[in-house]
Amino acid sequence: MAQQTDPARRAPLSRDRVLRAAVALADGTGIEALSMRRLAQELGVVPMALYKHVANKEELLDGMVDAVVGGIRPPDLGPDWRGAVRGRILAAREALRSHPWASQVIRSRSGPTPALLAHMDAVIGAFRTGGFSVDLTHHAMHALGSRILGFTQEVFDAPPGAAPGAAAGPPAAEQAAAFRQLAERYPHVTELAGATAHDDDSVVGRGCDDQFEFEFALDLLLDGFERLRQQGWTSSPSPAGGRAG
Amino acid sequence: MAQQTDPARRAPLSRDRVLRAAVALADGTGIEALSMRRLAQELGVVPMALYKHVANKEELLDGMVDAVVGGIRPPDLGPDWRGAVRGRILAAREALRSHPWASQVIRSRSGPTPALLAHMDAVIGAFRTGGFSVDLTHHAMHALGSRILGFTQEVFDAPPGAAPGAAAGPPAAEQAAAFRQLAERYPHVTELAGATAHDDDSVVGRGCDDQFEFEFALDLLLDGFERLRQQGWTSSPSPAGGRAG
DNA sequence: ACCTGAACACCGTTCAAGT
DNA sequence: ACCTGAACACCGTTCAAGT
Repeated sequence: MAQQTDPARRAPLSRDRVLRAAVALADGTGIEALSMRRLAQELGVVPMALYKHVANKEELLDGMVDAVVGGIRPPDLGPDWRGAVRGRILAAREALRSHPWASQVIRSRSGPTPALLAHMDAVIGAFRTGGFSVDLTHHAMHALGSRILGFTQEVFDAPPGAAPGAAAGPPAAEQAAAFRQLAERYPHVTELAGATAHDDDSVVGRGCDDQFEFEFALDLLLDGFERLRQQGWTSSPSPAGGRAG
Repeated sequence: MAQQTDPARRAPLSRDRVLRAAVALADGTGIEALSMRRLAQELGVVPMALYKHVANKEELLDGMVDAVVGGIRPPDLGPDWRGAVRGRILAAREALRSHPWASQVIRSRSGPTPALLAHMDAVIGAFRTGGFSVDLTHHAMHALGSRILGFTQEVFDAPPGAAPGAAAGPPAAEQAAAFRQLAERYPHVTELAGATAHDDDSVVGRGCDDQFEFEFALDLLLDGFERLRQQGWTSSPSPAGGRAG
């Protein structure tokens, strides 16, 4: 009947088809379940067949990153640097939104892919066109860090659940006791968590609006950059003087 | 002669000894070379012996994080919130300085260790004592993200070397051609890299002062927080109104 | 010349057999 | 009761044998 459900199954393997399948597999089952063997199986192919299209797993990951980052679609951008930088960064965030593995994989790469260089070039260009010196642009780019791609590094990747020692699903009574001890030992953490998580059943959080937090910090940085630009800020104490150290 | 070089070799295994050896191994050979089997070998012990002291590799990593984060030694801190927050964060940076694997491992944990909770509690406490509302403190903590522990997420972990496609050590002529193409396609990236890396032989960088960049961004954020505190900023439009969404 | 199965050198962890 | 070797179910990649 639905024999044609996967029309690509019998199509000859190509680098593009390998990359697409890898992205889909990582999206569906998580990056830690992406193995060369598993990917080959998914494609109905012997593991070694993949090595005709990617040199090794590293190159596969590079290709996946390039595919996702290449999907950044910046909106029509006005002339002001702030809107241009902001728009590109939020577009990057949007492109990476449905690929939760992407940030982790990008980080683990040793160098930029072409699509990544293109994105960074565009953001740097927006700063420069907006009147930023090379010096200030450089430090601004560092200050943004991974935020340039629309993601930030929280302390943990996963939402904090129970304490690390505790196994999953402790009895309710024990949980209450653990909470009381937590509140006693870490009163400020508890206060913060209590104020933000009351919509949620989790002990230590969620109920945070990631998008709000992202834009909050981004705008704080952009405001800071603008202020320094207006001041003609330079990292060297005087225009002619060299940097100490 | 120097039979006593490693006096602990014959000492009975303990959780502490396991953790200490794991930290040393990760420091010396990199986190990717840390395996249960390798660690056991290092301790002169059969792999399964480790499982008497840690439940599994996850718990081993939790223990390593706690050991390193527990080593944060904040300086004597003045009463002002800015100095207190800044001092604690830079102390965290110092503690993690000689453990390059730590940031990556912390990130991969699913929840906080006790030492980590203690550190965060202290930083939150500094904000609150300094007159920050729970609301503003919450957003400030998110804005700091992993910076609270003294590290930031650059786009890549490793220093950018050659382009990802290129193998290690291409001939000089080919390298020059690749550079010309890079400069043509990514002019702004090239300009930035050229301005900062002239002390270095690398094409795309280094010559950046990590500590300077860290403090630059940190101070930009702390300045922003202070400004919002003075304004009595709230994420809700009015004190009585609820948040939209 | 191309393709591919078996093999290699690893993993983390289970489990049953030995003391 | 404790300890531990062999085994299991995986990896990424090499390599030689088959077509």
